[in-house]
Amino acid sequence: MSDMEEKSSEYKKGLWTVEEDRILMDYVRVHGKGKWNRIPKITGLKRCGKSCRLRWINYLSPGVKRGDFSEEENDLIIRLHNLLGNRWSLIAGRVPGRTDNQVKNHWNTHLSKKLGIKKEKNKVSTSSRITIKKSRQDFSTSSSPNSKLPHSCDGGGHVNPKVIMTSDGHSQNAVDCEGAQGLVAITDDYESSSWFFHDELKSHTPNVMEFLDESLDFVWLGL
DNA sequence: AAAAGTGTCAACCGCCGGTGC
DNA sequence: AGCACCGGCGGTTGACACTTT
Repeated sequence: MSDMEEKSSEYKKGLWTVEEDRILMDYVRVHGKGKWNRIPKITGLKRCGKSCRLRWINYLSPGVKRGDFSEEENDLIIRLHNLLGNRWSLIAGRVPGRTDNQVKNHWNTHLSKKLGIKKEKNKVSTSSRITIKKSRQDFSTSSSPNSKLPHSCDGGGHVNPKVIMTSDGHSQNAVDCEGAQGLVAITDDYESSSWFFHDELKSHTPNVMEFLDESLDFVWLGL
């Protein structure tokens, strides 16, 4: 047997038992969350660290809400999905008590059917995930307080930083640098963008704007 | 009653980025 | 710079429950 095979066969797969849950909960109670790969060594649990982490996050964590989704939750998920695409962790972060896995499953099995949406490949692709991370990292590398602003607005422009823009080079035109108003595009595609003033959007979709206000400085849509 | 079909959702998989050495 | 390790993400799978025939 190869090392790889030996390694993979040392862990159990499939549904968790009550006893396994108890061991994992005891571990978290004593050691806290994190260092998931230590769990099999310390507790003797025949589960890999990844599996332990997932089990805790999706099921055992005390913050996880069980049961049916309410109409309010459905409404919020639908609107956030319209805005963000399949970014389940971001969406779940705005639905208290629900995990990304729950939201994803609920969307795929209930909401997409309810809305008559055919399952399709992720429109907001992995590359856009990277774009967000890169752009935020790029902005934060500077020590300047304005370092999070686009280049054209750097250096004294009064820009509302809560702005969504495409990342294709047109984005710098999307912000009124002199006024305090930000422009917000709800789209993957600059050419067919729907542009709104920040306040205009806020009056229509308060939950979405609450999400933007609290969670992100810039969201770069567009590919 | 039982086989076949369908729905649900917990769990797995592969990939990626961050971090430390 | 390159590597290993870890945590996190979204897509997918498969076991189980439920419904239909």
